[in-house]
Amino acid sequence: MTSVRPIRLLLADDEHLIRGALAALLALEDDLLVVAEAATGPEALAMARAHAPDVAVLDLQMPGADGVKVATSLRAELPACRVLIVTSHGRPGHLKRALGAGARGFVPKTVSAQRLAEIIRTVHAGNRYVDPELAADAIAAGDSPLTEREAEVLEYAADGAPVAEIAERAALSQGTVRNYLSSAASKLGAENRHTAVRLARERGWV
Amino acid sequence: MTSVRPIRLLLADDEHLIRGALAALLALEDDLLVVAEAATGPEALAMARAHAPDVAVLDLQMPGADGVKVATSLRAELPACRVLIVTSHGRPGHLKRALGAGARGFVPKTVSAQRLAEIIRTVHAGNRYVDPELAADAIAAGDSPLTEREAEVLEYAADGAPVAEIAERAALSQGTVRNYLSSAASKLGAENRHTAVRLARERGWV
DNA sequence: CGCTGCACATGACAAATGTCAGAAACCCCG
DNA sequence: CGGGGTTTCTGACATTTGTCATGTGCAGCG
Repeated sequence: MTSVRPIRLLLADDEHLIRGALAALLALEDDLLVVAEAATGPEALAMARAHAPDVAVLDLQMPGADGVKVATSLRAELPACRVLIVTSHGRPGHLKRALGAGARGFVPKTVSAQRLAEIIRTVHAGNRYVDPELAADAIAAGDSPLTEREAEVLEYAADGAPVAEIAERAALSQGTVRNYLSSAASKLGAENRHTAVRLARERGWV
Repeated sequence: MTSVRPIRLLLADDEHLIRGALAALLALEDDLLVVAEAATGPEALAMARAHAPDVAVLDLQMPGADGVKVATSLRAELPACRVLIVTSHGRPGHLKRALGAGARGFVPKTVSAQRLAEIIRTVHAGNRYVDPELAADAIAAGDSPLTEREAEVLEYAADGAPVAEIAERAALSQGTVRNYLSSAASKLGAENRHTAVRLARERGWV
């Protein structure tokens, strides 16, 4: 008997083209078997419950719930399922959040399919794998200097909402909100809250 | 002789994983031949010059120069080369710009590889193809209601710069700048200039 | 020509935002 | 326990931003 039980995979990515192509390429590897595909966060969760894959390969950006949220849920529901996050444009902070959510691997889409297959095996074996370049970025960017409240308020401010609305949603006084925004902006070296939001986004801190 | 001259393709996408997977899938089609790949805009241009492909499949978002810019250059240098733009998240305005730049096709990455192959053939035959859903979005979004100056000022405001800086860069008084921002915001139905910038971005008007 | 509509431009005023000094609550460590 | 530091929170003040009334010039039209 040369046949070994293959590694069962769940593939989640909102771009059908990529997902399909990926499935085809990974299928070329003898020891990998794609058992389920999903296009959204909730769908990925449902598929995972139904098929209990060995490894879930999740895109970071998906409609419904992003890869990190899915990873968190999977951690609770299917502890045996290893999570590997794949992303187009890696923001340093996302890496940290992903690892915090129990992801075992984090790679950019710039790797080759061959390499991805190897990484899937690595993760399945119980080891971790983080793309070296992303790791370097994450270390360079460091930890978020923002306090919990600062981050919360920045999040509310993200879509350009006026302070009054932020204050209401965060149950704070307007003055306090302005204060948090101000200190967040100065910590990030931004002139105003809007550039602060942009910077925090880039570093993955919101 | 059953062999027909295949359609020669150039594939340009900054994500190696996707590009490689795509190349593999398209290679399965008898009549398609990937003759060159590129990861950046300039690289795509160089490759096109070197290999003179029949169809160039370009990602919209690439480092260096985006798909539309590449399309413009190709139009001038290699008029025989049909351009097909592929994008992850289609903004209505981009479609218009792409067609204006001479692109013959515009599709989201949510199509299947099979479908993409058909579309490549369609485009190669000299016809145009635009994804119906994106077309509907573009029609719904309509033309930009912004005047030249309004768009210019919004562009400067895009990265959160204060009005004073925008005024200097646009060689206008601060009052005038605020005026344009204000009218642009009201045209877009936004509360303030920052959400206006976001909306204009989403519709591809900046 | 005179009128209308529109893009472009400005400054004055009102509203929203950013900055500051400081107070209460909390945590950590000696 | 007590003191040093940090987070959370507030109001007062200065600055920035948004709104409005208004003016100019230009293109199309009766």
